Formats: sequence, structure tokens, C-alpha cells
Amino acid sequence: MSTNQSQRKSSPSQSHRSRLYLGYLCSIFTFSPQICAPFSLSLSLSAFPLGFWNSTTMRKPCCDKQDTNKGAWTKQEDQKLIDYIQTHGEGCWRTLPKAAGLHRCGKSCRLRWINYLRPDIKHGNFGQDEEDLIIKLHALLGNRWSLISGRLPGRTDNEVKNYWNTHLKRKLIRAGIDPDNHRLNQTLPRLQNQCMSTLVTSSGSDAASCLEDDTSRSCGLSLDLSIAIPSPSPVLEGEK
DNA sequence: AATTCTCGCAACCGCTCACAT
DNA sequence: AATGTGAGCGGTTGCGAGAAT
Repeated sequence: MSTNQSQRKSSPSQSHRSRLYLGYLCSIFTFSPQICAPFSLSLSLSAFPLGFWNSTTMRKPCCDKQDTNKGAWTKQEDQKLIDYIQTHGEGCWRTLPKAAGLHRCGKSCRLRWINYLRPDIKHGNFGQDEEDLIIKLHALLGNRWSLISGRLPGRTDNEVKNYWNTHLKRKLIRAGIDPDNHRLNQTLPRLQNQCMSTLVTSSGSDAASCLEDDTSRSCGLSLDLSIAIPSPSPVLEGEK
């Protein structure tokens, strides 16, 4: 808990809003959550033969859940993972936990390494230049966090995503900008920050065009957003 | 001082993609 | 072409901690 404590209590938290979504979904079908929950439970337990769940409708678990720890990682677990990867390198996350002596899912190990333990991770607050770059890249790329984090050395997609959801989104809203499309929201207060104006597209122009705007330079930013295209393939790195 | 509220972040979940067979 | 498997991604959740009451 380090920054922006004063911003608290400004609006319902995002997680709270997402939790409300369940109620919203239920309301679409004119069920209250209280009615909807037992309804879906009884359906899932009794309405289908056992073999049904072995077919394509149900994913196989990625690992044996009974044998895996969940939740926060301990220092011992971290050290085991670090030691193993330093010795054997990254790769084959599915078999890594067993080989490293960890009672964790392979996905969990991968995430822990990539988001926290990797030596080149930059921990700590985001700088102003990083903030500006994230906003500009988001205008250009949308919620493609891995692509965005790829332009921010030492930052992970998870960290960028969290920072966007907890800080930047709110910052844009306060500035009267719709964070989804980076356009000026007429129903919200006018811009207070002149720099923010560079993030708003004029009517009819797309998000990328605003990135070319000279006004960005007036804010002291000189951010090269040209994307290096690997020679054999004209596709963005990590693009799907 | 105790309780409640709110936030931030680490971690999880489920989906999609890429590749091998 | 169809299927299976591993890896990666983005959305969501749970929990600890600080602020407010």
C-alpha cells in the first residue's frame, strides 16, 4: 500500500463492480442471484450423466489439484523455484514443479517466476514516462497487456494491467476521458490536465492518430512508439 | 481501541493459440 | 484434417493492509 491513498473511497472498487456482474447476469434472465445460484447448482449436479463431463464440455485440470498448494508463495518455495531455474533454465512448466520439489501447479510456477522472481523485474512505482507510455500504448493496442509490457523494460503484463486498472483508468476518468476508447467523455468534467488532451482523439480519428500529435512533444514526451517488425514475419511480436 | 470500509496487488481460472502427432 | 497438449494471455478474485468511522 504505497501510493494514492487519498484517492480511496472515490468509487466502488473494481473487484466489487465485477462481483456485481454476477447479479447483473442473473438479472438478464430475470433471476435474482439467490434464485439463480441454486438453480445452476442443481443443473450442474444432476441434469447431466457423468460421461457428459468427460467430453468436450469440461476442461481437464492442468494438474492434480489435490496435491498442489495454492495462495501466497513462501520464501522456501520461491527459493526452490529460483534454484531450479538457475540450474536448469526455463521450460516445460508442467514437469517443473515435480522436478523442483514444489507442490504447485506448473502454471502457478510460471506466473510466480515471470511476474515476481525473474531477476530483470523492475519493482516499485511507475514513473511519469512509464504512465504516459502505457496510456498511449493502450490507446493504440487496447487491453493487450503483454504487448504493452513488452515496451516497458522490467515490467510484467500483470503489473501493467493492475496499474492500469487501479491508477490510470481512474486518472483518465477524472480527466473526463473514457478509458475504453480514449475519447473525451462529454458527460464528465472537462479536462483539467492539458497533457491529457493529447490522449483524446478528435471526432472521427482513430486512437493511433492521436499518438502522432505534436502536442505530445509539448508535454515533454519523446516516446518512440514505432514497432520493430521481425524480418521474416510482418506481424507484431506476440500478436495472435 | 475496535470495527468497518476500501484499495492494491499477487495469484488463480478459463480460454485461445501454436505446435506436434 | 482432426485431435491432444503445453504455454501464454486477459479477466477476475481473495486477502492483507491502511484509512475512515
